[in-house]
Amino acid sequence: MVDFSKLTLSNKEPVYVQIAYYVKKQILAGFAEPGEELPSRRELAALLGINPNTVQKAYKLMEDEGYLRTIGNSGSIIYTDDEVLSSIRNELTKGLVSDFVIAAKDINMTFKQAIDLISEVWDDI
Amino acid sequence: MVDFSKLTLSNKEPVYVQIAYYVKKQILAGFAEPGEELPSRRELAALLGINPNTVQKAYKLMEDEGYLRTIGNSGSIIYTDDEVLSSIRNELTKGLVSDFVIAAKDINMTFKQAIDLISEVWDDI
Amino acid sequence: MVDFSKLTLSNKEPVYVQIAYYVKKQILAGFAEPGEELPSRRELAALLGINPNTVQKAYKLMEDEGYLRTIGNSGSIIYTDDEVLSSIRNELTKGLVSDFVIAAKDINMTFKQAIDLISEVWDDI
Amino acid sequence: MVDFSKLTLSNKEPVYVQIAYYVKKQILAGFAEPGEELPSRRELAALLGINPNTVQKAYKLMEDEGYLRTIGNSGSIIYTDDEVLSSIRNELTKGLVSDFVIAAKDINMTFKQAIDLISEVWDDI
DNA sequence: GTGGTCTAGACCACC
DNA sequence: GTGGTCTAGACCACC
Repeated sequence: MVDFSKLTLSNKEPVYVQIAYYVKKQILAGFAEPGEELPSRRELAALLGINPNTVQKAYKLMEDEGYLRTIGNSGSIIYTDDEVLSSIRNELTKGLVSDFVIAAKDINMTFKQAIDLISEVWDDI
Repeated sequence: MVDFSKLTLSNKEPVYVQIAYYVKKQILAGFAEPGEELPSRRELAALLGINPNTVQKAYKLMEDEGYLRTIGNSGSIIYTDDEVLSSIRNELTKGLVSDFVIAAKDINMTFKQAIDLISEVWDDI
Repeated sequence: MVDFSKLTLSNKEPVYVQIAYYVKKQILAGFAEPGEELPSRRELAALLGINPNTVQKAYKLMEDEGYLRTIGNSGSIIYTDDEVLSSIRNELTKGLVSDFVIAAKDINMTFKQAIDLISEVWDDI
Repeated sequence: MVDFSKLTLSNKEPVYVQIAYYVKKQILAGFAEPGEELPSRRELAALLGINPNTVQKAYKLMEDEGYLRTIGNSGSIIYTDDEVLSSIRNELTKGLVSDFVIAAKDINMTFKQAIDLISEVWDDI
């Protein structure tokens, strides 16, 4: 089940993008299964302390991106198939990795240093 | 030379920490060489549009961390030796790497996937 | 040039959909050429007597549908290539035709009657 | 039998015109046979949630157009003969067809395209 | 209750 | 000025 109480919003990125991003991560982490229902727009808005319109924008984005389905007035349902899943995984993964590589090069890390350090901490985290 | 005009301050972290962090990155990237002088407190404060006290706090932090020396009234000078350098490198590096590993595991990436992807984009960035 | 002064809004369909629909028709009719700039959100809102947010929603829809491009803060530009054009043409065309056929069958028109009547009035309109 | 519960009124056209139009369509579709009695003015007004005067206006229009007969206090009866039928068919048909042709030309459809598309979807609808 | 649309008005960064 | 985001609050149809 998607636990929105663990989502803390920053002011660096649009809120509706952060919500969609959070749901994507939850899907990849296996916390959101296909068929699962998200809270209603109003409910989530209350929970996050934001405006229902902003939640609506987030839900619309998720529908456009393909992993949320809204039918009539009966709530919104997580949808995933292999294609959607791999597209989400790809997007998040690519983002993470390039952010890391950019920052690593920024401080003159070498490829070997990067790999060694990741290897070093991987199992401890 | 450290170019502070490229530093944009966020409101997520204490400003003086951001300044120190920026200087550290500049040192590692080779843009700040030992012996180089940073702008005066007032000058930098004006440039960044912040209070001179905040800059003072940043300079103090950098002195405490060992890569800035202030002698009398003659301004503040970048100082690095191998020990300082490796300690900075370690700190920044560790942060980057653990942030990456945490996020990667968050979305169920495997070690192999992480390494392969980094390898894939390393030379393109 | 897209002449929005000829667009009259009804209350049967979402306003932002009507705006996008109007622009699509203008493109197909040859009144909106690629590279042409639409008015700013605020300007069009004033012209149509609606809220800028609604115009924003319309422009977003048009971007999503592929025939509008917004780069930075420099206004929004009509974009068309063969693919976009044929996709718009297809959509509008299919809609028109099926609406007509549904209505025609509703009143028990036969295929022959439909064709004969269309042929009869085609050149007079 | 004319099922008025399927009639939803818009605010784009006079309500009494919409009622008459609906009855005409029902006649052409074969749902309203000659001799069939329409509900009383008051009854239909209640059903549609409108003023009985408006229904009266609609019934008057249908009488004037020739397909409704009211004799004394014994209600209103659908009347059709070949002449009436073909006149209704003509009117509705012409409207549909010219609306379609106008819209089709609006988006630069050619006659051939129109015919081909109608032919294509005719049997599927 | 639900999703969805719209307004009025504020604020942001970018130029 | 520009595009874009967000809130507060209203209203709609559908159930």
